[in-house]
Amino acid sequence: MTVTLADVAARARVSPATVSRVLNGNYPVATSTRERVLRAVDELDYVLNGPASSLAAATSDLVGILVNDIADPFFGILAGAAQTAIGEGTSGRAGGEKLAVVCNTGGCPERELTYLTLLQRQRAAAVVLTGGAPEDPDHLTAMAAKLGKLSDAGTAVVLCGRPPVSGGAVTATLAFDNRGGGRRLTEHLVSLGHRRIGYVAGPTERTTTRHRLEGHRAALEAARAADAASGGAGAAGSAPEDQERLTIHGLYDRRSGYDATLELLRRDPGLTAVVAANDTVALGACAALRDLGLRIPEDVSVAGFDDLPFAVDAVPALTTVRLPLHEAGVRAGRLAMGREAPPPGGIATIGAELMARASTAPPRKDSPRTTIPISSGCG
Amino acid sequence: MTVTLADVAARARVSPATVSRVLNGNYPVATSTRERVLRAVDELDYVLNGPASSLAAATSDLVGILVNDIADPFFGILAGAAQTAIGEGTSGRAGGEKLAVVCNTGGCPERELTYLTLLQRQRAAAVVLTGGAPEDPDHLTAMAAKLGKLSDAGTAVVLCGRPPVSGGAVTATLAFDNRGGGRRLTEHLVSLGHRRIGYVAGPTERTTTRHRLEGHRAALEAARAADAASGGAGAAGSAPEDQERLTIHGLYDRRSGYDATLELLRRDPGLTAVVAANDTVALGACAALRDLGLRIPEDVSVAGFDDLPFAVDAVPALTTVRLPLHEAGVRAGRLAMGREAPPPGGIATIGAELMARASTAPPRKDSPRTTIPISSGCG
DNA sequence: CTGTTAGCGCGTTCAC
DNA sequence: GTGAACGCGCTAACAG
Repeated sequence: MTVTLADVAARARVSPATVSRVLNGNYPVATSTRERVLRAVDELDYVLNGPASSLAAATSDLVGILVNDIADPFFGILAGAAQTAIGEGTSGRAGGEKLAVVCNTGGCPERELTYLTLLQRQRAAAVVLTGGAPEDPDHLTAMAAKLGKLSDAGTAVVLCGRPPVSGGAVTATLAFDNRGGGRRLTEHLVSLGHRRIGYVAGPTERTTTRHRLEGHRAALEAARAADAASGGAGAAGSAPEDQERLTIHGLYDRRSGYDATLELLRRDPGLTAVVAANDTVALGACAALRDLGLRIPEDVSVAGFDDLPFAVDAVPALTTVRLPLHEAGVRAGRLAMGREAPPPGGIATIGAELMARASTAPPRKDSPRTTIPISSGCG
Repeated sequence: MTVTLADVAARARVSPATVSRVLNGNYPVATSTRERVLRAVDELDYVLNGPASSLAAATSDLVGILVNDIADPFFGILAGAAQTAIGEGTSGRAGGEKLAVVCNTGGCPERELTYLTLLQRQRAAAVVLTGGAPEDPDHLTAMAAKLGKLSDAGTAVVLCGRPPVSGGAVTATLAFDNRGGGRRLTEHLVSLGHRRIGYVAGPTERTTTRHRLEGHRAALEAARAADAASGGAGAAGSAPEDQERLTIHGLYDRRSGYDATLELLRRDPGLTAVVAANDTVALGACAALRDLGLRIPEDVSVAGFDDLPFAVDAVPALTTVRLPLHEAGVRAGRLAMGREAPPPGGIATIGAELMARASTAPPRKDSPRTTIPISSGCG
């Protein structure tokens, strides 16, 4: 029923080994022989048996790319770039082709491990982990162990947009400078004159969330110190207690931005700016402000993170922090394929660039609001 | 070095066959024996060898989900839903777990076939093809043949958001009513009084593009007929020649919407509405109009398609056509796993619902513009 | 450059 | 309910 390598060999009047060599192209074969074999392959419409060849070779051409949320363009761009970089190795017919494949963990630690096990089971050639990692200690050790085993089994492990793992059994790590980006973003707001700034953070126990928030707080802290030194006016709102009160955690989605912004303004109607964990959340924040009848940036400034394609199309255009997602994805793919040398120390930090746009401006000069308008409702 | 089934068997003092039976859970095994085996598995930290088991069983637990553009939330939502539905079969430890995996074709026919071959090679349990299909005749036959072979090899083939394939060797087809949705959308504009409507279409030779455009044209044609019957005023702009002139093809991205809108207004400064191939393109169209100093919807109405999450956050909120992406993805996943009966005839059409929002309104009553404002520049 | 020979690790008959 | 043997289809040494 199903055509095997032996059938092709018989038709081409060569040995199975020769057919294998032609198909894998990793061994010298006479041109005439190769042509004969390829013709037989076409005539018989032969398709290599992946499992059999993986079994014999003790490695497969599967490459897994793990993402936290496949519906989020942040991961789509990263994964697409990596997948392209991985696929573009050898041209022509499907030989030497890697099967680059993306797995959606939903940010769930268990699913992350499950996928890794599944990939390990398939003897994957490489694994690329993207985006922020859960910070639960147990999960961290479990991950370090799992990555170590993958490494031992010959699977290349690349981290992209994810902080280094302690174990270190990793081929390469491409970390985003989330802390620096977060800091520069809030410094920008501070320099515009903002002091009462609300922060809509991502899920707790996620590295990305923590790092961006830390950058934000560092900038506020610096501003407070500077304000105090220079006479103290306007320092209200950046005291540590306030920072805690003006931070709300939620998912990385628009809903979270919407709800949290409403709540932030309830807690402090005098807020002059809202910083969101990412652009999608920022969009939700904008929607909430509009529904409250507040103008952006005249009444409240808004900023995001990532600089996804839609950020520039927001109205007003969103101030955010640009992460070179495409470039990072490509590099991760090449690293996974061993087509690029790992950075010194195995770790590279990728810069985050402030994109100041129209959604941020100096705060209103007049006295701060003490009440907020009636909501006009929205979901 | 690597732990095998035999090692586990030895440790548990049973035969390899018994271990296999425990792991696959498809055969009666005494409880005490099972526990002993499972303990040995844990102690040895054994991971099944996927290729070996696929080879022996002549089937694998890999399920491929093909998407045209992984960076587009349209596909992200679809794929995420399908992946979840596929994964949630069996709980607990990774046994019976399917490895649902998404492959990014970039809408490129060759890569589509390559991925299918790669999946065929892996003896994938199922394949889900999502979104519009290329319409090149050669590719169509090649696809039909390839899907036929996959089917023959026992791979379930499910189409989701993609029109039925002629060959018919497909487990189930979930088609979106793109034509109906497109028609209702333009009917909405017509009923508001629009007659000079620009259309920013997707890539040519793509089913989705064609169907949405056909719906649009059908609505315009109907309007023209009605106008003619009722006295004829205002029918300008919907004559077939004009329709051709007022249609511009491009990619499904914001850039395309931006550029095409500029060009459309150059061709007909009196345009009162722009319909975009999807929401992302519509966002680009909005940006172009804003940069031209035109107001939405007062000067020009804009509409999209898909109702992606950001559509409601656009300013003004985008009129669009809602496709139940999540539901469709879940259903596709269940169909692929044989966990749901295929619809009668194997084909189900999924409805598309008009979402009339603030980006569309009646056209201005005063005389049509004949020139357009100076562009303020943008990218 | 090409053929021959052994397994790769597991699922699946069969017997018991 | 359990064990023994065989073979899935291919690649990787070796020879030649």
